[in-house]
Amino acid sequence: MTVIFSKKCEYGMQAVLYLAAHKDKGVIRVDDIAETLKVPKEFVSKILQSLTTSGIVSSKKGKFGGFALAKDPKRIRLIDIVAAIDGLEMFNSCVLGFPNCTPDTPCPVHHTWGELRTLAYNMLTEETLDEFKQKTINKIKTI
Amino acid sequence: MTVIFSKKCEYGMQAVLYLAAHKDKGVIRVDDIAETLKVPKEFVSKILQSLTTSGIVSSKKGKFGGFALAKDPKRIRLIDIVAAIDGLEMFNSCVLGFPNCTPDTPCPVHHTWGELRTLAYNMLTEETLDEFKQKTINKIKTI
DNA sequence: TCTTATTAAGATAAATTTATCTGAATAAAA
DNA sequence: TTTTATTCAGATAAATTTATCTTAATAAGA
Repeated sequence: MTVIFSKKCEYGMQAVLYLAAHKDKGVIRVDDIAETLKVPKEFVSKILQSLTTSGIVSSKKGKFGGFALAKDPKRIRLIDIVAAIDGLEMFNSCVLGFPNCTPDTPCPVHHTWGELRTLAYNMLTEETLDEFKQKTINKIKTI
Repeated sequence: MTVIFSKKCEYGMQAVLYLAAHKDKGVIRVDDIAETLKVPKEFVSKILQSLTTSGIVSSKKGKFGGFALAKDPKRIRLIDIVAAIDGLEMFNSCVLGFPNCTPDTPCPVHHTWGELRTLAYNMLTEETLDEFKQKTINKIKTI
């Protein structure tokens, strides 16, 4: 089991944080990303391809090609990657899996889970990739 | 994607809440549980079998057989079902999927996620199945 | 004892997620 | 133009999760 997000989404967030942390270096090869993050190369490549379609990253083919962020890291948030890969459905679903869990027809933990979801949403929304830059660099060193 | 827990775990929690809400009725047939909760019968049966091994539910074979809680619903919490089915690993893992995410080697959202996990843990720990009884009955009516 | 209704158990199948492989397209530079 | 290094795209494979099927074991009651 992944914690909350699919592996695809986890790798996507990691890769995008990596790109933000290495923005100054121009385009980055998938090999570098995959080796540093210790994630499967072809898989992360596929994920970055799809994020290209979403307009979050850009790619350059051919020799000295690679991936880079498609926009200013001050304008990208982790929630954007989640929205593009896993979707935002989890922010509207019951943690116990009950159908139609609403304020009118709540599950036993509806209220608490609602608050938790809001906090999780904020965690992914309040800071930008740029603001995570130094923390990302520090973390990457330890992998 | 499930929200946090596997379908197995979601169904397990739902079924156990159901048993607690119908404690007075003695053993409950899987058919009743599956039909009411609108979950696959054979699947929920398997899950209840495994919870029997964990000592959370008991079963009675043969005609007029079925499942029941193995102990007082005042002594069962949702976390027990999570622990038995999905395990407690998620309360110790990085939400971004980084390896070795600790206070010394934190990911960019380490601190926030830590607080969130604690709240989620509390949500599953503070109340017992017995305390959820009325809320469960209300919810089940609306499925 | 026989019939019936139930869980138990094991096998299998279907669906989804994760990962890999292969060849094409592209672009830089020799 | 050829070589080289890269992403792109599509096919496939492996692993895991979810779901179903089939038969056995059990127990109640006729």
